[in-house]
Amino acid sequence: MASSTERRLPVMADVAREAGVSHQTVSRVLNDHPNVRPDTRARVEAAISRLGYRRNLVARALVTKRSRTLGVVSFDTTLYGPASMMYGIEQAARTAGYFVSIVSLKSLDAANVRDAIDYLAEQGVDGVVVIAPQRSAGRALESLPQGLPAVAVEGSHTTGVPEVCIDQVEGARLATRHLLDLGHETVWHVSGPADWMESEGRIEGWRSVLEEAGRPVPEPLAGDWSPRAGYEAGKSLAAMRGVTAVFAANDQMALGVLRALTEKGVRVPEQISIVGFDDIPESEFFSPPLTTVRQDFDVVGRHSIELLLRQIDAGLSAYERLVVPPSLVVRSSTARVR
Amino acid sequence: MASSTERRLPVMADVAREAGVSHQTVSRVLNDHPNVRPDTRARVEAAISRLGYRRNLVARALVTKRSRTLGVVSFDTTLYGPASMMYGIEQAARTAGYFVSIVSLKSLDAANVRDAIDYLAEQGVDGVVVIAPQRSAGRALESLPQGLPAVAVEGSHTTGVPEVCIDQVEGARLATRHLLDLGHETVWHVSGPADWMESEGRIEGWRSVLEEAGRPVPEPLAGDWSPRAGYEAGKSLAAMRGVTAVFAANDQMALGVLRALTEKGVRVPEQISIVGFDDIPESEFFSPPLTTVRQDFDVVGRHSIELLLRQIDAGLSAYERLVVPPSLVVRSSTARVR
DNA sequence: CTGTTAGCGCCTTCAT
DNA sequence: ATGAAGGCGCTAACAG
Repeated sequence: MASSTERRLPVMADVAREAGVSHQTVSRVLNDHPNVRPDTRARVEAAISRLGYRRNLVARALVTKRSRTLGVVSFDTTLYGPASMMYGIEQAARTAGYFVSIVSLKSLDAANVRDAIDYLAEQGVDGVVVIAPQRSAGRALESLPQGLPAVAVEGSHTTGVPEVCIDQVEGARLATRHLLDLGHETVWHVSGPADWMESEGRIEGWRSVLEEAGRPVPEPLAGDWSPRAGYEAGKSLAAMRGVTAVFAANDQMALGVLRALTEKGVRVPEQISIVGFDDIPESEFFSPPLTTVRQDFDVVGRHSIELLLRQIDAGLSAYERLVVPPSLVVRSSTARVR
Repeated sequence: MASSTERRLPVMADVAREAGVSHQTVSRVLNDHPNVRPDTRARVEAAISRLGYRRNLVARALVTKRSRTLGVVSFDTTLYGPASMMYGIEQAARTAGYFVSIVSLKSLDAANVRDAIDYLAEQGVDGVVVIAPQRSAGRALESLPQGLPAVAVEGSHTTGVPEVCIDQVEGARLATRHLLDLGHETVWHVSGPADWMESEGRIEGWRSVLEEAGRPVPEPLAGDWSPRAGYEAGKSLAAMRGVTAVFAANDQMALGVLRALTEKGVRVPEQISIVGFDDIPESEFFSPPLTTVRQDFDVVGRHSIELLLRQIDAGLSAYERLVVPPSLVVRSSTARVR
């Protein structure tokens, strides 16, 4: 019900009239242009606050061809990892004066990711960060809209797109070596879902340490990151003989394993040691507190924005790859083998 | 290094030339206008894909005064609750054809929230969802930029802004009544931080059930949502006499309590029963699996978008309040009092 | 230091 | 069914 009394929002010209200057001068004040006399600036500022004027960034973007908005495409941001990255990215972007538009996908197949990126490109984002932990997502990065700066997080380092990732292999090596150092003959692994970069990296790291030490490499138990998958794996593990050490590909699955073992009366760490991955806030308070691999998602977020802004500002995208090292957090779920 | 060979992105006029029509016709095709002959449409579509044309939503927004972008202001989206709401909101918005720009605040004081909203308003969002679980955030809603549609989630229902929230009081009543029904004389409470709507609602619900049943009301132990706070509270609880039932204001604190009790050799639920709040994915696999109150964040997200779009489309903002009922999930951390 | 002029790429209105 | 003209609110380039 648009009534004729409805007042439209003030625009620059209104401020100009109110302050008795040209709209250009208002623009200069707003953009901190040096060449404005202090008293003119004061008059304009007074007019702005008197009118409650707010500038229209859409119009500005149209002419500058810069929206100062970045796009982020991510998988299910309900999970701790993606949520933490998102947070780090948003903080870093805002600090740099950028907005963040997000798209959270339920599935990272190439078509979905491509659509999301196209969608963001139409909206005029200045660049995109794609959290692409699955191979399928990586494929979407091979055909970016022309001229769109992009950064991949946890990408497959095969796309030519600059990327930042956590050293999954090293993380898994830390975990596995820790267990071997405690005297365990070998280490069982509950893996993440196939097709995920993290899953593959963690399997690789785990396997490499065992092989280097000349230890038997058990078949990994396939999980899907969920506590339930860990629980099912834990039940299998409890039924097997000779298991003394388990490396779960994330903390939630480690929790499931822990639960299953507890149910079966297997004591942790006395009978079986467990290491997780992620260091979610809860893991310190599991029973027993979980030894795990800490990933600094914040740093990843900050780095990805850095790489992206460098492309945007320089207008070029030399391939660059930033690897963030993980660290082992030893708590009480691991112990010397008896 | 802008070279002269750099090709600019194709615009509508380029497509028009390529297809041998006016740019207006291209616009009609893009907007599914009915009055376009099928073969003209086909020619235009061919030209679009040949040129790899992508429309410029910024220019469109300038003239339509609609950006088809919604803003969301939230507190630390690393937490399960906010992250889940965000996810629900983004899904619902995208389904409705809207983008989502986010701002995650480290602190919800009124000035921060106001800045965030102003920031989004300048960017031209069509409306904002403010996840405002603290009183301080609510205050920022009292002075919205004129004409900006808004919805509060978990607001303080004192602002006149339409809102959707979960019935915290009822959730706490469910938890407390469950414990009394199991024969417990009274229930201790580990609360959330002061100034949070959720904290207050949960305290109120817990207290009201105890009072209605004529039971003693112990002083709540003040927490801050973190597992560590629960852990500290748990240590206190373990040292007290006569404690048989505890209601923690969220699952993470319940985990901390559980951990402290386990350390002190207090058995759950045999000696002390515990109920949490949130039903995070992990809680089913705590030891013991946690009885808790489930909140459907997805539904909250969807409802908030519904309310917002209704305002945007209708151009009016009648105060409306949607309350989502929580439900009790009984698992193994609660038992009959001995 | 300040004002004027000319678009940015698109949609709306009116004409054909 | 299609085209032409005009303008959304702003900034860039040039005058003065």
